[in-house]
Amino acid sequence: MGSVTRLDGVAAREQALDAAERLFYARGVQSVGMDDIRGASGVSLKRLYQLFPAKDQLVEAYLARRDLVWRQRLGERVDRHRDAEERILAVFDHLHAWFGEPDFRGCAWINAYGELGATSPRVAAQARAHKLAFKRYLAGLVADAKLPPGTADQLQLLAEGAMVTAAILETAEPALQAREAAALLTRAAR
Amino acid sequence: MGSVTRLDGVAAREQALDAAERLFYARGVQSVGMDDIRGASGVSLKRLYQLFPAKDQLVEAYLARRDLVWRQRLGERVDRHRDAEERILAVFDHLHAWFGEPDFRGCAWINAYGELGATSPRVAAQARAHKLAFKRYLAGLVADAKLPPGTADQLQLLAEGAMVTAAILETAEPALQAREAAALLTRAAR
DNA sequence: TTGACCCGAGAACCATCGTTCTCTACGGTA
DNA sequence: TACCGTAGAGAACGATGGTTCTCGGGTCAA
Repeated sequence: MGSVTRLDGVAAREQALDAAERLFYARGVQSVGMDDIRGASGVSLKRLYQLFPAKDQLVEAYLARRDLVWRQRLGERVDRHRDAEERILAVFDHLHAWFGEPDFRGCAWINAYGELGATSPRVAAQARAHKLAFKRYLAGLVADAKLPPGTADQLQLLAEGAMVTAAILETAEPALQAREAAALLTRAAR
Repeated sequence: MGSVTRLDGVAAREQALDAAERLFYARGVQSVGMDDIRGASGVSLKRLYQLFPAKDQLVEAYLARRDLVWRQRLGERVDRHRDAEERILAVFDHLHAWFGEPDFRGCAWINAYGELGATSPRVAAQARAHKLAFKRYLAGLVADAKLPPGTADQLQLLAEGAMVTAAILETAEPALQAREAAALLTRAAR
């Protein structure tokens, strides 16, 4: 029946996105071919192109799904704390844990923007949307802590800077430096 | 009796690098072909491959030369000031001016790293070298201002964060936010 | 002048890759 | 059983791009 096919379609879509995320994040978008995705996911090329009419759209879907997961994980880490100030610092603890993961290769959206931002409006839009969502989330934490709104922007700069520096220098330390700076900034703004 | 079209090796190299810088920075490395470089520079393919045996090495040379120019420009801006504190803030004024340039497309090394860091050791090494040189420069400014050494790392995070945020959100504002944060941090660390 | 040499223009070569097509097999259905 | 729609494997196609080669013309030393 239609329901069976549809379930298969959903499962195939998830498998395809799993493989896309693993490969795109590890090697970059342009050095991964659709055939690599097929090999890693077990989803046939025909099915892949039914689900995502062009590679562009697979990339878009990869970034969109990763955005949801990334922000959810961040939220879970922050929600372990009740104190508004601690919740802000937990963002940087989360970064530190992330940077230490063995397959950490920087921020997927910064990387994708560097690779395709100039040529793919879809990718540029995903990067913008993700960073704006992150900014909104920080703004909420900052408002809860009754700090001036501009502090959220400053915290975001620290976080973004930590991501790129950790990736390029291959060390998790920037998360700790950013956390220290965030503590000073929130204290200074109070 | 040099005809206009014939160039010595040094001039050809400069022209090739000029074109490479313009195109690679604007469109990304992988979407620019060697033939594009030839068309934009007027340097024949044969000559290009004599000067740079592979595209990889042209990319490396592009990043290496840009590193020198970028840091020299930054230094010139900073050297307009004598007060140690002002010299630190001038870094962020420089970023603001840079972000406002019409062809600004983010940090060339962050972009190149996102695009090729996973597959090209040469590019990864260039990005690392550039960021370490920037870090050393900031450390010098911080030492001159008699601030604790860790402040330099924090300032770098602000600067890197401003670069990626300005690129993705297409606004120069992050430079001002970073400057404000830098002022607070240096004051707090004193 | 001549002939060895070098250069640029562009074709050629070869691999890769996004995308589509063909062909065969199979599962459900009357 | 006979039919039909669909799926998957993989070939095919067309474009692109890195790299090399050919060719014709100009340059320079002797």
